Amino acid sequence: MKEFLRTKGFKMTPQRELIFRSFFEMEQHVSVDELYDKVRSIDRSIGYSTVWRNLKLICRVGLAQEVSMGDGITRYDRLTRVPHGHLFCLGCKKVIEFNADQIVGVLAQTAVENDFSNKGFKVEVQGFCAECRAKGAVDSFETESVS
Amino acid sequence: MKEFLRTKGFKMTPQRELIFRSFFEMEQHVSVDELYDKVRSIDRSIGYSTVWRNLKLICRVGLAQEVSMGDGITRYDRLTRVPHGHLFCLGCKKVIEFNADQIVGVLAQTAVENDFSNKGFKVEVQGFCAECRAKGAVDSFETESVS
DNA sequence: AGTGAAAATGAAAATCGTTTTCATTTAGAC
DNA sequence: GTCTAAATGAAAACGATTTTCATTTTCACT
Repeated sequence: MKEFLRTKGFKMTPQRELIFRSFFEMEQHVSVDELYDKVRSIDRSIGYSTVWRNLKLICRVGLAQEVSMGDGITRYDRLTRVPHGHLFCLGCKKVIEFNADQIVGVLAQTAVENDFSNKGFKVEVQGFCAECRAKGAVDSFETESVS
Repeated sequence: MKEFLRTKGFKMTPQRELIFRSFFEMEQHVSVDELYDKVRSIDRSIGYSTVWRNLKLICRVGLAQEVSMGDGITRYDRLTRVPHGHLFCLGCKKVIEFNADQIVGVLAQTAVENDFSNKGFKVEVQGFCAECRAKGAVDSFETESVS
């Protein structure tokens, strides 16, 4: 990883190493706060902005992408595994990943047809998971009034 | 529209009528600011929060959805036409819509497989449009340093 | 038409995640 | 070892979104 970053003009530091390692060890779709908490539990001296900047860096070098599901929080989605989409539960905010191989093919074709270079994609389905439907979260959501 | 809202427990007002009408007359993917400016050009007395609240209402009743492409601005995507995805140019921020019938089929199937109710979807491809590639925007983007 | 309860409005302030600033420290190329 | 650019941490700035609150308006029901 140090060498990987070096070729892109970035340096390695103890903080960066911890942040990167923690990010790739954590569950998918962490927020800045979540990663900050995790990193803080290991090294209390690391600043919030350092965590934030390193998440941006991880995206910059192509290892993750920012995703926003609708609550105002930016999450970071690792791109180191198979192409995937997200099922986002409007009730409990849980995210389920699904394989997107088939869709990726369609999108690649679409990009070509529109003379667009394809640098990445996001596919999200919003709905309610089985548990939330069982709890009746659907109804409370739909009849909720505007603030 | 007045009757449609009434059945959902909302009232019609002159401001709301103007905001709704303007929204559906404008181009796709307007921001709060853009709609506010438009509405303001017709009625200077309408407040920002009224515009904001009514955009939320339009989403609430299922006529639009919020989308965020990566710049920090929430845009409102009408759902009154055919299902579509977005090609988002990382250079000029332009959005091109494409038909998503094929993908919708896949997503519906995916939702069923995961015991998920399907309330909506978002499909976005990030890349560079032909013009931005011609201008070399791709390179300047990729070599841009982290702040 | 009149009345009352609930909803809507407008202005201003609050909120809160994100981003920048700046002084200082550190990495790593030479 | 030295030097320069990059990285860090704390704090402040930023800015879009959301809420508050006093007032006005809609509309269901007399």
